[in-house]
Amino acid sequence: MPELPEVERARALIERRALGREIAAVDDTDTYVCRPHAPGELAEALTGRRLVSAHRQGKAMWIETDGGPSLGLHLGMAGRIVVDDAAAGDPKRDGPGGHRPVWDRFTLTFADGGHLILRDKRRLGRAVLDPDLGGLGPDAAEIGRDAFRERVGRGEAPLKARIMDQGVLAGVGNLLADEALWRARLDPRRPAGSLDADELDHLRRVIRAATRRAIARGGVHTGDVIPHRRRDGVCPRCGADMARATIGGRTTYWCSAEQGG
DNA sequence: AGCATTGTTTCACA
DNA sequence: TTGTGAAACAATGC
Repeated sequence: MPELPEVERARALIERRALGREIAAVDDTDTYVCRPHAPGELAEALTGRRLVSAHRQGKAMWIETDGGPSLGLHLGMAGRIVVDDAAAGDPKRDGPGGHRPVWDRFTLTFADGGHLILRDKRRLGRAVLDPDLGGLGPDAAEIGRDAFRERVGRGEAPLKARIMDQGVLAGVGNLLADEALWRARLDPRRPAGSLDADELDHLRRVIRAATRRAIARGGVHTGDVIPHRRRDGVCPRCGADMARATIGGRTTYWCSAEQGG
C-alpha cells in the first residue's frame, strides 16, 4: 500500500485518534523493524510520554512527544497504522472468517488501554527514535514550481527514476509515478534533463493533483491507470497496448501510443 | 517452482 | 567524486 497518500492517511488517523494520549507500554521487540535500536530502547524513551503532534514528509512520518524524543514510523512496502483496531486507509479486514495471523511489529499501548500499532505483513517498515530526515527532498504534494524545475529537470537518469528519487522529491513511489506520467503523457524513459520548463511545470501540477486525488479517494490503487498495469493491459484513454519494462529498478507500465514507443 | 511485490539501503562500477 | 543500477533485505501471493 504505502506511498505518500497512504502515509498521509495514516498520519491523519494518528492526528485524529491518538494525540494527547499517554504511552503506558511499548513493544519494540522486533529487532529488524526497530533497528538499530536494541529491544527496550524505544520503550525506555517513550513510556510515560504523551503524543503531541503527527507529521509527514514524503513517505516518512514522525510523532512528537511531550519533552521526549520523536518517534519515526515508516510503512515500508506493506505497513499500516492501526489505532484501536481501526485500520488506516484500507477498510478490508484480515481474512473473511479466517484466522489469519496478525503482523504487529511495533505497538504503543496507551494508559487508557488503546493501542497504536505498526502492522506490517512484511517487515520492511521501521520504528525509530529521532529519525534522520536530512536526505529527503521537498514533499511531492507541496513542492513549488521553481524547486521542482531545479530538482527534477536535470540528469541523464530516466524521468521516472528521477521523480522516485526520495532525495530529489519525497513521496512518489512506483505506482504514483506510473499514474502521474501517464496523466502527463510523458515517456518514463526520457532523460529527466531533456524536459523543458513547460513540461516540468505540467508534470509538477499533475503529480500534485494525482497525489491529492489519491489521498481523497483512499490510496494510490484508486488511480485510473493502475488497474491496467498488467501484461496485455490496454490504455484506458486510447486503447493502445500498455508497454512494460524495468525502469529505475521497478516494473513500469506506460501507454505505447501516448507516452512514446 | 519460480517470479513478482505500492520501499530503502548498500555495494559495484563507470 | 558523482551518478546510476543491481542486489539484498523479509515475507507473502500468484
